[in-house]
Amino acid sequence: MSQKPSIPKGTRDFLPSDVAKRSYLFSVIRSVYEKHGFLPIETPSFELSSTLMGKYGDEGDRLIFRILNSGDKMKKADLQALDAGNLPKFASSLSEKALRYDLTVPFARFVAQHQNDITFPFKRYQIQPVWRADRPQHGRYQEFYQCDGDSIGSDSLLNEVEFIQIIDSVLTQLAIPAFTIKINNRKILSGIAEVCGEAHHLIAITVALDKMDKIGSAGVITELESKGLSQGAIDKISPLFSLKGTPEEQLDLMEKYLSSSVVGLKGIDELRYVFETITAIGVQEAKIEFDVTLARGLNYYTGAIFEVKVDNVNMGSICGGGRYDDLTATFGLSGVSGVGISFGADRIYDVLEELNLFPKNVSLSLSVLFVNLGQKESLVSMQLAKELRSNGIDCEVYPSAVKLQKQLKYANDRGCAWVVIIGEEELQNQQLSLKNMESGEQLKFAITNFISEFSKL
RNA sequence: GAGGUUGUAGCUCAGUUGGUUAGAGCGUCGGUUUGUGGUACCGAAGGUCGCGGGUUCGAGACCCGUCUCCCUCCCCA
Repeated sequence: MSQKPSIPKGTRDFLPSDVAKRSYLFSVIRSVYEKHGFLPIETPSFELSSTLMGKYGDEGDRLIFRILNSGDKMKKADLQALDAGNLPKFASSLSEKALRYDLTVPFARFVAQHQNDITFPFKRYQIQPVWRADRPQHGRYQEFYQCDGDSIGSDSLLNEVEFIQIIDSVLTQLAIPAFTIKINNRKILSGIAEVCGEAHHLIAITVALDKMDKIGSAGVITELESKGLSQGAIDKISPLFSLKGTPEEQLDLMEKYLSSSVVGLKGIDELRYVFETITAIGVQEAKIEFDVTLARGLNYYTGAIFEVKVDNVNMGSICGGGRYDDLTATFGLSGVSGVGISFGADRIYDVLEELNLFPKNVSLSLSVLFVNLGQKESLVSMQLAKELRSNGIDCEVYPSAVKLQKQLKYANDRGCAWVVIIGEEELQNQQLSLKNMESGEQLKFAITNFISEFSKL
């Protein structure tokens, strides 16, 4: 025996039944995007390292899969940097390409590069795999699909509202029983940092606040202390831990809290508009919350931020996103604001599986199998199969004339509804036997009118 | 990147204080008189016990290393 076959950690094979369920999931997401007028694009699996590096913060950079240079390009290795102990520089000299880490940054590159070929506001969706050198865990893979939708070139808050609608539609259609869309605004977080006189600690504050539901208020305070925030600043922040009431009430409270911060108040205004608008339009199943402790790590967000969680299921967020004001600037196109979301297809899949929400009919089955009992017989089968297919019925002819028993077992395993038997006897009478695999009943038809008779069944 | 945990047939797992040819169920394949599946009965194939080293007369069991699985943190979909 050879070595036991295996695949890299954090990756998976998909069996036919898995693929059927995955395509169902993708088709729901795709159809919702298309209903909202989004256009599909695709970008390469790998990008130039320079496109990706530095866009996701230090943590993100660490998780980017880098592609080793091949052939002569290996000679570009910076051995001096190696000798000097400068491993990052040495690594960069060895690798000029990297697997994409998400779909947003490649999209920003795409927009800047094709700015003359697209009409703004440009709304695109993109369903492709991304790769992260993360440690695999529950709901966490090294290769997984994101289903992004972004609207770029419009700073209207109606875009934010539309994304809430899209999330609501997708998850409602997938029959997820209870889910919550959490919303916050980066400007509010900036305002908080300003109000407590710790504007330079913005990142530390947001990261700490983000852990609220995990480590509790005491944990957040400890974290803030360890980041060197003054006691006065911490006292100023702690009232935020216990914000209560409807989103509107919370926003009112926050408005007072942020009264001295221009940015903060702008954030409040934006969110208030989004909440009012979506309330006026109405949603299907989504619960929408304002959550000041929602931060999100990605450095490029500047306005609204979203995160979606399924209630009562142990799974990280299944969708996230937000507004980024100038992401395309690093690619030479400035003054263009965008907002987008990303569904984590694999996490949603796991949730649907856990809650048993996949529709029964997504499994792949075969309508008709023609049993093969010899050369002359199978020729007739092939002709009939061709006709059936042109009538929109899926069918196949068993490739070899093995024992009937085995062929029926095959039909059974394939979930076949009907089996057509044409043997010597049938051929002589110009007939065929049609077996119903569920009831076991068998009918006889003349070969010549089988097609028309079958479509009546 | 830090910590914990797991690793025996394709899958799910047994394997007693280290002791002969490592077991079961499911699945797979074959058969139960040659053209009738899903049930039943009979039978077979399939494992250098994750990999490498060590302790021992003897290791699937003990020790070290390594990889992997799953989990927590970090971060995130």
